[in-house]
Amino acid sequence: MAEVENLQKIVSHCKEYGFIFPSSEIYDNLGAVYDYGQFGVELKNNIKEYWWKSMVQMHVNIVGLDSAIFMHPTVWKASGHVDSFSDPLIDNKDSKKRYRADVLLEEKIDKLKEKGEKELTKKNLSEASVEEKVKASRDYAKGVLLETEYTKAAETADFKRYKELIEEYEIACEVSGSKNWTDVRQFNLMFGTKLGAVDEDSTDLYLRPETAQGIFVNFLNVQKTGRLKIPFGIAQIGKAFRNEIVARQFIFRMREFEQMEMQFFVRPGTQKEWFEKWKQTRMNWHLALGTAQENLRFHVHEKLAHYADAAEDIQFKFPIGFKELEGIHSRGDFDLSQHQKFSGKKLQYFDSELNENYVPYVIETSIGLDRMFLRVISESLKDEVLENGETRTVLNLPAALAPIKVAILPLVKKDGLPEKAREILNTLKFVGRTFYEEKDSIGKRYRRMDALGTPYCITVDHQTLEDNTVTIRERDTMQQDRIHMDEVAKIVGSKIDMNNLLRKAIC
RNA sequence: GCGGAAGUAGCUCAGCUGGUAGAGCGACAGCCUUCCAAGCUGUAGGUCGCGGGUUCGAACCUCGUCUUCCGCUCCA
Repeated sequence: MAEVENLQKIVSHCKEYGFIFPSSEIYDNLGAVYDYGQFGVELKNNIKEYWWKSMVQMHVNIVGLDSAIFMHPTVWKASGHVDSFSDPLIDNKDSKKRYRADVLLEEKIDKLKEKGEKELTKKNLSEASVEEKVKASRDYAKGVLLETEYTKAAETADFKRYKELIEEYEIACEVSGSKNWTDVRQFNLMFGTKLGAVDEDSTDLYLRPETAQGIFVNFLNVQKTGRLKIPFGIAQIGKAFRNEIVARQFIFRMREFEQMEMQFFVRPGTQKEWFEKWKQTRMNWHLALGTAQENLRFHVHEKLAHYADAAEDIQFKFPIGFKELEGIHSRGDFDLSQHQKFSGKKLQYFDSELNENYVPYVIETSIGLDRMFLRVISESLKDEVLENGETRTVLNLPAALAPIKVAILPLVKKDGLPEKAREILNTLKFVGRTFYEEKDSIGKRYRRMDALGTPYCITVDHQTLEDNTVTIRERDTMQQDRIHMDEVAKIVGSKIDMNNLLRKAIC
């Protein structure tokens, strides 16, 4: 069994079989944006259902939410996105290396000061006041001057001045040694838009770069109206937007993407054990799909984000290598505290056991739905060599996730077989998404269904007209059985039941 | 954003030193009536990514632009 490892094959398969199309394709595509086709949307919805049921339905203390994409602009100041989600970048024209202009300047300041300090130590002035140091060391003086200038420029985000400073202080590229720089450009990773009809009166808004903040700002609404007691969680599935400088690798990194996030609120001090618990719970969820353990791993963040006190990723072995699929973060009380500060509203929980008020700590599980989709496709798509030497392309999706659950195929399109097949089809509509096809040879239709990941095909032949039995053909084994048509719903129904996955995930 | 490569039918691609496009598969209709991509007949589908330039004439040469892939960069 040869695994299809090439991402390109996955892209082609997704397009050819109606899973994913490039956005606005007839206009030459919109970069890094993709549309889900007729079968893609079914698979995606099934993944959502699997997540939602395992998180919300299976946990009495977790509730759902669907917050708006637009949020008050101050939300993003409080969350830290306005400040840390935009970088002033500068390129060296000779080496083509890109640097963060602020980092270059800060490093220069440190270098100058360090050099100065060495000189001062020789002169026994290391304990002297700044003023004396400035007088005694030229390098130190330059460092202090640059620091002052840089701080001033940073306050007004004056990027022109950044470049001037880089030139004045002769900062060179580490690689090329050249001082041939482009202008400083600001890359804001948040998409901006306007609210209001008239430009002058309009408010600047951002499209949310993550769904989490919608949960945090609704923390009290949900907690109070749901009369929820800590520990409890709020889960949400929704779109998020990031203006990635380089967005590539198919649906792995898109500008518009969908997240499935859950924020779990806990008593401060208990975050470590909840972090561990959610790590395991989430890993089980992934393993329940039948993925080999060696294709999944935890990855510890070396550099923690500004809010986190612990962070690990669940990585999956994509065709492009081990990459982040889901993040599990211990966010402390950072978000709620920030919103408390910026909104002036108390975002606290009264713990009747401890008889005290506190800002809860948060454990976040955040998974990219599109990445999950890519993962499911990439581990399911196979070029299988059959006993007779032929190959077939098969998408052996977990049955509960398959876009089409069962196909009804009359062996030939005459002698009343189509009519009989449609009659059976109508009864199966209540079981799951069905598919009907009477064109082409039966073998060809089986293969087509294999490529779509349909777990069962039901074939209606002449014998069906006599005794109401049909052939049921299973996707993975290609095994065929003759059963009574009334049994089909039961057999298919039990195989495609989402509970099969949920039972494995919750253990 | 930089460097490299590529863009021709739904897909995979061919198209020579410039003479306005082909194959295989696929799709659609019909015949055959058939349990693992069978066969036969017919049909549709391309201003060769887009826009300039050179030329009597451009899919081919040239410039620009867009998109995709690889590498760098970036990555809460």
